[in-house]
Amino acid sequence: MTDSQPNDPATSAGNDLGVHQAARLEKLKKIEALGLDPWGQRFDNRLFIEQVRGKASEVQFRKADGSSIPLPDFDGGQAVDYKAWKGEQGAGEEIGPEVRVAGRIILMRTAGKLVFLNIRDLTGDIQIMIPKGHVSDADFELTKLLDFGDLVGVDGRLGRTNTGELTVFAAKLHFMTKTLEPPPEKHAGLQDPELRQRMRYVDLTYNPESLQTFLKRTKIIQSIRSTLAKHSFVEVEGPTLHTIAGGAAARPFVTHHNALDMKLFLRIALELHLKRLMVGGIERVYEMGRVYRNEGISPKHNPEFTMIELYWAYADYKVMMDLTQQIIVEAIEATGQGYQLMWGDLPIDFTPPFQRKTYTELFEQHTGLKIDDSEGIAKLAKKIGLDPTGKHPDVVVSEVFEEKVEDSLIGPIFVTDYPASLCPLTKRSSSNPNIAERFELFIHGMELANAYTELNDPILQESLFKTQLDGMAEEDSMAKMDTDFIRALRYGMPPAGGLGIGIDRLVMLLTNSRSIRDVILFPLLRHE
RNA sequence: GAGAGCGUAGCUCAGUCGGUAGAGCAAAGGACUUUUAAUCCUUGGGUCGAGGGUUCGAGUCCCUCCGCUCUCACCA
Repeated sequence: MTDSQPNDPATSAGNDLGVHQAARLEKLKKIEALGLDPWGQRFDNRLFIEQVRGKASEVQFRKADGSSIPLPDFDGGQAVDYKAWKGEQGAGEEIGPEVRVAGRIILMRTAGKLVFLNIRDLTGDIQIMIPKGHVSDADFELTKLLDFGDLVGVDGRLGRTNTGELTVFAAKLHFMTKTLEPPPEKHAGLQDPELRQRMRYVDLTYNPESLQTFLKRTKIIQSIRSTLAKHSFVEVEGPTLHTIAGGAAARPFVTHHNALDMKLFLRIALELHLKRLMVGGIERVYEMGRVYRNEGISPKHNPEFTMIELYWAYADYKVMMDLTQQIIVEAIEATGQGYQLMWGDLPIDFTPPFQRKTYTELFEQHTGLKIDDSEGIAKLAKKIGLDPTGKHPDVVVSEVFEEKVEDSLIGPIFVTDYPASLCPLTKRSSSNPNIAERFELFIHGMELANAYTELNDPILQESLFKTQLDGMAEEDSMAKMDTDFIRALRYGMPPAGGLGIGIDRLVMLLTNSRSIRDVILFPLLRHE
């Protein structure tokens, strides 16, 4: 491997990948032989390709009399005959700014003693033309050692080729990084969903829509933070290792601290620590972060996912509703999209205000039954394949609601005012004790946000905790009574509205991604 | 966890009724000074996911296992 064999690497390699790798290693050695560093160096003052494209108007035609005229609009997408246009202008030459760019070679063509590269950076693609004679002989030698995927830097003049394509006419090449693996197919990119997730680095480079999705995700998250900053929210970081996995009904991941010989759980929710901070006087508090639930995997579920929870002192669930709408609307604006989005083939209209309907209203509208008609509801439950026997009538209502109503909610729609018995940990409406001050936001059957007027009565909270734990089977009851949380409430948590939003699902909706795995950079996969 | 589907060259994909493994891109060699997925000529590249079985003969049929995708369940 170290001494260079006289025979062709193609014949000495055992398989095709070996051939690709051997060819690239061979070129790497030749680059070193030219006295160049195949792994590149610091490269100051380069422009992003987007910035270079912004200089397109500086490319002009200077006539013989010294006056400069702008070029016709070449960027309509169609190739044009720039050569003919130049011919009509008479004597003169094209002028353009000197630029420095760097990026990955995604396309490469040679036409005799001309080499065309298309390079890509974070912001876009641009064509590079390298004519023999315009660069040093060593640089032109180097073009023969370039492979798809290599990183190069270029100094050159911005101009246009005969077809009007904006192009950097290279004066100097700077080799940046050799790639030792071949890129995916150059038209189709990387298609295999498993490979796209496992090798996200390849996916991001060669599937621009994948990169755009993740860049949008970042913009959405930045937008949420900025919306909350407008309302004077304080962002905090709670612990991810919990001694008691509380705040939601989900199975936690279990881990262990060696030095303390202590069983620990990865957090399943952010709620209980944020509420402690409310007691501590951080009146508007939120955390956006990862939670871990030891549950199944589906297009809507990943074992670790990102959620935001926030608590607003002296507010209630109605304030949360306004805030939820503002967060989503501003996030859409931040992605540069209009309010009319597509979700697969289905449209979603995010034009505010979002619909608001009560749970009871929706239930009666979709089932044609009164919500207190237990017998009728039990009959309907049986008809749609549910088993209502022995269940509390409110539980049957909830199951029927999930079956008959939720999936048909196109939304965005706020479902408000849940039956109190379904949400024991929520504050009751002061005007009607059978109603819990809660809403959920649904979009195309997907639950996107969940909010409450929070219960801050420690005595009631404790007794409800106990009731809830009593009702749980042993293996489901991973959680224990969080006595410290109750103690915190006893020190006084202000009345407050609380809100949780599934960030991954929001990103799915705003990027038209049908799977959560398309909006999580590195979703959980089995061992390769 | 249950059911269905898929796995063929580095990548994207064909592969008929069970009869010697195919294409495009990529790679190697060559031609070309304005190409746009450049084009043209030549060449090499396969443990058909793994293992077992049926058969004269298996990419193809059967079984087991591994991985992925979809649907359902748990869940957000």
